[in-house]
Amino acid sequence: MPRKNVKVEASQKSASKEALPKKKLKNPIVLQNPRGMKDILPGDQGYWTQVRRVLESSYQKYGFQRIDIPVLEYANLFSRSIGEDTDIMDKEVYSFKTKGGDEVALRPEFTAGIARSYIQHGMNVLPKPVKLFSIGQAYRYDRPQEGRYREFWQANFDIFGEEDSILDAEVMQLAYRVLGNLKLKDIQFQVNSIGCTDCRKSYLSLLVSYFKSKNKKLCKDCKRRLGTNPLRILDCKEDKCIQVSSGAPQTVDHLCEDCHEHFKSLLEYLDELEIPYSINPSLVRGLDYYSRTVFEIWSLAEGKRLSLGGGGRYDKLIENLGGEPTPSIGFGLGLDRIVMEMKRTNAKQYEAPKPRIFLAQLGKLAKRKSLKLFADLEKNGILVAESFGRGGLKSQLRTANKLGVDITLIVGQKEALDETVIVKNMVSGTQETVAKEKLLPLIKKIMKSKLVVLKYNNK
RNA sequence: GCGACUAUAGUUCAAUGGUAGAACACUGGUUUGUGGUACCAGGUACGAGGGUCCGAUUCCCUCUAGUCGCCCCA
Repeated sequence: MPRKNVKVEASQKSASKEALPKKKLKNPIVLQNPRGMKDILPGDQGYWTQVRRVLESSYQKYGFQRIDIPVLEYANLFSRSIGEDTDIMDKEVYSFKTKGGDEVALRPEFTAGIARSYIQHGMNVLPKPVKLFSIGQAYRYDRPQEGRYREFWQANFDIFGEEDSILDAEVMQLAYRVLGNLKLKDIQFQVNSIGCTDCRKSYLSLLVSYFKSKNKKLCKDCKRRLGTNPLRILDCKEDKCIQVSSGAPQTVDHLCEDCHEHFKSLLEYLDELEIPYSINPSLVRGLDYYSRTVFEIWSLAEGKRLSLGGGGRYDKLIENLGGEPTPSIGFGLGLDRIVMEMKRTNAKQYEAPKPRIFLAQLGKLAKRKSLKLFADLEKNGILVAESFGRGGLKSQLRTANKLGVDITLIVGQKEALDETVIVKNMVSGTQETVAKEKLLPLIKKIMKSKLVVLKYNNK
């Protein structure tokens, strides 16, 4: 969608109407969002509320507790956990120095911060597993596109303290349920196991010697990766690298006995749960802290492939950050993309309750009394729409009509003096004058009846 | 970080080297205190800066933002 720059000159309003030479401001306010940042406008909130509601009920049903952590962390928390030689750390992290000289960064994902909090607050003493849910913004300095923003929303689930692969399956089932409850279809999991640190050692040496033998066919990034992070070559999207990778030894074939068993049982759980998945040997993910299970959640609707989320097991992360050994697993969901998919498929939105009554007022005295009447109705749980700022009855009724209310209450000068209210049926157009004390029972009675269906102005 | 395209009212779109129109939306009116339709009226825009030109929204450059592809991922 096209955007525009709008500059507001502070002096503009006071400037006379005579043609003045345009003043150039030194520091004009640019009414435009910074790159990759977007507003979630009221018109879209129905989708977002729906997502939040589904998440809210899901995390509770699966025994998670909510945690909120800061958007800002010390930068080395991320470099230590995510890995120095990853794209995220390389070019996507928003980091800067504070006035006090601290190196800080906006979180590019949640798990690092949550792991920090877990250790810092001694959650290791809690009964295991510790299940934590979080939702909020994360930041990556990247080229924006639809569904990819520099500020984006994630929901994050982490489970600490259990090694069993049933937790891996549980977490995937949870993700699948959430997306299912949001009515998203064509969801498929991509699954892989990259092994533990032990079996990865021998695998890596195999992999390196393989890639060294094909060194000349790799792209320049991958030649570098060969020395720094050979696993990531498998993830490269360059045609020639894909070709080389296709003949490379696969992690799945070189897992140690424990890891093999772990992966095998995970797949059995997934089969049992009838969760659609596909084993993807080239899936290694962009964060170094993963071990064993890694997965991504793809939407395959309309032949397109869109990643809605991903996660995996990070058995060594807590230990690496200074905690006690704590096998863990987690995943994140990209909410912007989920909303995008919901819009595309016309998925259900949350609908706020709509008022069925409009309160119109005419004249000073009535206006004064109307606000009180509004409060009396609101106290009784009756939702009332109004446009108190307007004087004309015509425009108020027009508004009432647009809102599609069933009843309009009219209080004019006469009614205000008589302590009465006109109750106008917006469907039939008929109206009657009611004494104030009889108003509430009458409205309650009307609210209970579901007869009002046929709208007068139903197009 | 690399490449391509785009940028006009709140929205969706026009036109034009001599400063811009429509539709929808919005506000008000078509007699005094009554909404669906109709009619009338009104306001708001050339993303920013620089250059070429007598003159640029229109041509050129830079910047900014958006969209798409790559990279990466959410």
